[in-house]
Order: sequence, then C-alpha cells, then structure tokens
Amino acid sequence: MKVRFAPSPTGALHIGGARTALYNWLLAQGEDASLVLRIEDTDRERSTPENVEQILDALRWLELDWDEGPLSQAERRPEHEKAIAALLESGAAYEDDGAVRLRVPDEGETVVTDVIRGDIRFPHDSIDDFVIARSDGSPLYNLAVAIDDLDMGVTHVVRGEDHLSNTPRQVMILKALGEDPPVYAHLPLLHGPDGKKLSKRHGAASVQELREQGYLPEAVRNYIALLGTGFDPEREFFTSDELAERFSLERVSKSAAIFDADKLRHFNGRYLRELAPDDLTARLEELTGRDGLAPAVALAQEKMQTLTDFWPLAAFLVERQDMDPKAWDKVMKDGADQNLQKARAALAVVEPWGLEPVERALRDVVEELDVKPKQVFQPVRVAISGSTISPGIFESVAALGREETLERIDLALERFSQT
RNA sequence: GCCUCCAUCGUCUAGUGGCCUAGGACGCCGCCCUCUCACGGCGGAAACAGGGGUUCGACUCCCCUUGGAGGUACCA
Repeated sequence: MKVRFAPSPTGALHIGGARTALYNWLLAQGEDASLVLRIEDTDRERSTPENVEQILDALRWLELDWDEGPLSQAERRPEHEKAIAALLESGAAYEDDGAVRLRVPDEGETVVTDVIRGDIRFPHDSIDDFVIARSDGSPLYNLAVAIDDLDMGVTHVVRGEDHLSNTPRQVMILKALGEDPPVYAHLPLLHGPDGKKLSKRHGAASVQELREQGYLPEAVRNYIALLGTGFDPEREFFTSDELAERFSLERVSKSAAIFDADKLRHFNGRYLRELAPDDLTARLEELTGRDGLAPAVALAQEKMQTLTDFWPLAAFLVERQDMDPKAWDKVMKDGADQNLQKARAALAVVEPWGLEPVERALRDVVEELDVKPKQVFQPVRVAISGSTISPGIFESVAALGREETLERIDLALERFSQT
C-alpha cells in the first residue's frame, strides 16, 4: 500500500488538511505501507516557499512524518507534458484555442469506486471536454494529479470529499492512457460551528493557531482522529500506535463533521495533566522564554487545560502582578482587612516554613476568628496573587516564601488605608 | 441551473434487520467534593429529518420529499 498527502500550499495547514494527513499517516504505519508527501504547487501564484514551509512546519509539529518527499508537482512538468503529448497523439485529447482538452464522449458514464462511498456514477453528458493543459502548455491540476499518482505508484488516494467531483476526470485521463485508476477514498469534510466548510473565518481552524493557543500536538492528533470515525465504542483516548492499529478506511463516516473547540480543550486538559512535570515545564519555558518555572508549574498543572492557561494562573508565583480591581472589590470587604491582619501575624511566626505548617497556621486563624474558611483564604489569595483565581492557597503561600508573602499582604493592607 | 455526496442527542460518534424503552464522549443542568478556579464523583435533560414501501420485524434495506454540503475555471 502506498498513500500520499498532497496539499496545495495556500498558507496555513487547516485542521481538515491535518486530519487528511493523519489518516494517510495512520494507513502508512502498516506493514509494507508508505506515505509520499507531494506539494501541489502548479499554481505559481500562491505557491510560495513560505507557504510550503508552513505546511511542513505543521506536519512536523504534529509529528506526522513521511517516507518520500516533499516532492514538487511543478518540477514534474516534463512527465506531465509527456502524458499530454501521448493523449494528443492517440486522439484522446485535442487542441482548442491553444489549450488541450480531453475528449469526453456524450454517451455513457464514468464510475468512481470509492472505499467509503461505494460506486459513484457520473454521466458523461454532465462533463464537458475539460482542459488538461493551458495555452502556454502548462499542465492543469486534474492531469498532474492523475499522472503523479500513477508514476509514483500510489495505490490508495485518500483525500477530502471536495475532490470527489474531479475524480471522474482523473479516471478518464488514466483510462485514456490505458492505465488503471488507484483505489479512492474520499473523506467527509470538516465544517466550522456554523455548519459551513471550514475556512479562515473560523478562528483556530489552522494547526498553527492551535499551537499558538497552547494545544499539545498529541491531543490535537487524538482529537482530529475522532472527527470522522470511532476507534472503539468504549474509549476515545488513544496513542498513535493504537489509532494506527484500529484505523479502517471502510469504517470512516460519510457525513461531514463539525470541529468542536470545547471538546478539543477537554482532550488537551487530559493530556496536559498526564504530562510529566519536567516535560510540561520544558514546554512552558520554551513558550514563555523564561527559566525557573518548575515550582509554579507544579502548582498550576492540575488546573490548566492549555499551555496558555499557565501564565494568567501562575504568573504571580514568578513575579508580582497588578491588583485586579474587580477581585479586590469582590473579596476585600466584611472584615477582610481584620482577617488579613490576623493571617499576616500567624504567617509571620510559622516555624518551620512549609506547606503543612502554613496550612495549620491559616486554619487556626479561621478557628480563632470563628469565620468561614473562605473569609480568610480569599483575602490572602487576592493579596498575594491579585486575583480571585489561583492554585491552592497553602501551596501558593508556601511556594512564595515568607518574606514575599508578608510583603504582598502588607501592600494589600496599605491599600485598605488608602481607600 | 446542472452534477455528486450526505442525513442517530446542540456537537463528535456507537449501532451493519430482532441484543435499542438507541450506548459513550464533549457541552449543558442539578448534587457532592471544596479555600477560588479547575479536576474528580453521582444524577439528569437531550437524537434515529418527514412520508411511502420491503419484511413476521426496521435506526439499520429501497424510493420520494425536505434539509445540508461539495463541485461545476486555461485554481488546486
């Protein structure tokens, strides 16, 4: 089995394209199977080196490797011209205004055999004699694809359903050349939340955007694999090997799927929490360009869904943050200043400084004042973090250290007297 | 317009004629846990588009309608 992924370099790799790449990759993991990456760059206008690099970048990030390529379709022009000449010679094609058209009989039909959809019949009277070469001699997409897949020995063409309508044309070219078409499998399209074909309008529709938003490649891979088929009625989390073992083209769904960012987020959270702390720390330090994040990561990991959740949640552990006025107004009332005062006094004499002693000291304050726990803990939280949201309060105070904690509480107490 | 594809909870899916008073997951609602936010646990609402057939029996097979999508370039 030989499959291929043949993106046209129009910019960022869409998750639809990523899913197509993944399914091909899964197929290529089997015995005697390989994947060829071919860039469909015959449209010079949009085929820039930058665009090509974007596609490769996205594939590498997703850890989808290939066995052959990347090949440039444009560079195969001599082979394409050879095929055009042969078609002209046999009379299967003819010149028209300088361009070359394939002769399509008025009668009959061309049948496309698709693994996912079965036989699909296209009546010839609905297909015109289509152009296979421009008047300047350059080959067109349908010809280039058919010839490339043939020459490269591609056995299974697995691509998006948007290519289905073009398939009979490719089959006709192959047959005119006396060749057998490959096996086809047209995957259902991926739609945005509005049910329309995925486009740049649908934020987070590209792999690079997902990356920037703090998603993990392994989570993205797992999630997009699920858009189009079930791998096991009992579970949804799989390693790539497990996905490859269970994947079957025959079982791929026929209907379009809508990309659900919420579910991806959930998947990402699951993967994130299972990451080794060192691993997560390394990824975050690369993302933020900072060092020494390990202590903060240890506290924040269980509350993160994406990598970008880290900074808002744990920045206060790394450096002082501005006070969020809303957080202040919400918490610093009803005797909060008195409670904070008591908490400060207790923390000032905790010995030795550590998680257990800090917790005991703060809980003792709660008991002594006979108030609800949150009446002490929330003011402390806001004082040290500037926010009502943070990792566990005892862990946070312990990690911050006595000196820094007391200074921040003092700043908060000053703020009381200023207002 | 013409051609083609598709149709199970809001979403992703399981279901391949009786196992279905339709299962799971995300999301949503309620409760629990609880120092906030998450996580986690428990429970709940939520679907076979409609109409004809076929069959002893249809979510599953066929047809029509409706709805959605893709294509229809000297783009890919």
